[in-house]
Amino acid sequence: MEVKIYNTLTEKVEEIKPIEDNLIKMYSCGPTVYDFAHIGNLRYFVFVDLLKRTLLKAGYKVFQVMNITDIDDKIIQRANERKIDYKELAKTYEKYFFDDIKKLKILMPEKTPHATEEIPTMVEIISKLLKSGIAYKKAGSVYYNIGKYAEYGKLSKLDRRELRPGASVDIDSYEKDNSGDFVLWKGKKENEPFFETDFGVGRPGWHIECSAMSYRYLGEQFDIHTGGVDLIFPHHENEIAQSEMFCGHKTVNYWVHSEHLLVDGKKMSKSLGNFYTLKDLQEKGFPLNAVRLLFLSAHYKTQLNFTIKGLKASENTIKNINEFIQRLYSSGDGKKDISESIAHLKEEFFTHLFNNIDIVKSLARMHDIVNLANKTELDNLTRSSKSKILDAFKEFNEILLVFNLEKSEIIPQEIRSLAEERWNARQDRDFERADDIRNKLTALGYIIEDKKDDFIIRKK
RNA sequence: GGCGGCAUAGCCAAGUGGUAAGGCGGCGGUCUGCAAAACCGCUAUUCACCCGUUCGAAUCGGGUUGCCGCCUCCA
Repeated sequence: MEVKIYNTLTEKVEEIKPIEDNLIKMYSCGPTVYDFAHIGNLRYFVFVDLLKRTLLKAGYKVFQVMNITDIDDKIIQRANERKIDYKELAKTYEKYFFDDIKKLKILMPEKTPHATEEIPTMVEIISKLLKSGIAYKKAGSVYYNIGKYAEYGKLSKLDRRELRPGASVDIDSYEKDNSGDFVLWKGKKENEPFFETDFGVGRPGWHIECSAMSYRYLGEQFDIHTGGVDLIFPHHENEIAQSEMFCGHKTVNYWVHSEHLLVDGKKMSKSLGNFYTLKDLQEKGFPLNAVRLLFLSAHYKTQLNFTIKGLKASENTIKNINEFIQRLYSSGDGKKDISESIAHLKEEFFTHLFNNIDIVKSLARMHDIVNLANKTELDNLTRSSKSKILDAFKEFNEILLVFNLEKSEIIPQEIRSLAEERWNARQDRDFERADDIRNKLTALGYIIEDKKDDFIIRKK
């Protein structure tokens, strides 16, 4: 099955054609581990997971590399503030990061290299760029001369915009030849960790680590590179400049960027009080699968407006689907066969998914299945129709991972007896007693639904 | 200031020239001893606003307003 995706480089939706027949090599920009991930970060990682699972579903093998940036200005600064080693700080937050990833059921990348462990590859790239005159040394640092790379700006379409002079000032800018040049290697400073290399003592610039890791683990050319939209410029632009001048050719076929998340219509910020981590949402009592579904339920190219109300809606959606599945299990068999419609809707779910991850439409088709089944009435459906529905949801859930599709466990005997006692009381029209027992069962976490000649016990 | 994106019901969100998907919530009804669940009906005669193109516009063009992002280390 072919998958189409929007390529930032060409500004078009393109069919993904892997370099190696069935294998997709993907590099995903990972976290800088200096603090807890916020829900904006996590939306991106859920999107990457969705993309990966979609590719897997389409029949590809995926080899994914995700960097862990464990050395950078913020890490060093914070470690110094706390008077701890920067490595310790990075390790702490890396652990929290992977905890969050697991909680949101995000697939682990095949490889998660650390910047501090990839210095030799960075040195190899920087050395070559120095040798070929694309990079230059200045005041202990090494810079990339963007004037040497004719295609600089092709990803972010720099030719279409005008940089605002002095919009922001790089602390090192006075040392550079051109204001657009960026640092490959930062010369050693006081109270900063450093590495010794042929071209000087210091630490890596930000962009070089991704060029190094993708080169080392995915080779000179790979299929997909993902990141948040904010990384298009300068990070990915600079990465292209480094990698392409090092390798001598194009290195990434599809650049994929996900949009940001807003909270209550505004950019998330601590000062606005709309800043959330996963832990914050858990403490508010929201289940993690509701968070995952909410992140999944908007297209990755649009800004997702996160609201508590919306999260509650996602939670309800999950509850409704789960209950639908349980009713499906406990329904009787009938004669209405809707297998064909189910097959059709299931196919559309994936058609939309494979078309630039158009999951919003996929979810609409999923709900169509529920509506169709409910309208036909579950007791009227043939056994095979119902198993088709269940199979469809199992397939959807391989991507979504938010529903509980298992038949809920057997009701304990004491609960069963109580329920039967109530039913008998009800048959005797002793409603007071019946309601009493029902309240008791509710308190125990079970819901009774009366049917014509029977009743259903559901676990809440 | 430059570049780009967005504006659709109470909330979230599809729709990209042919007469407004889907979800959540709400309201009324059927069913029920009462519930629950389900079903039926209602919940945008209209897509921020103003012009224009067209037989026909939420969709295309121009303008206005508002929001968001990027403009050198933020997913």
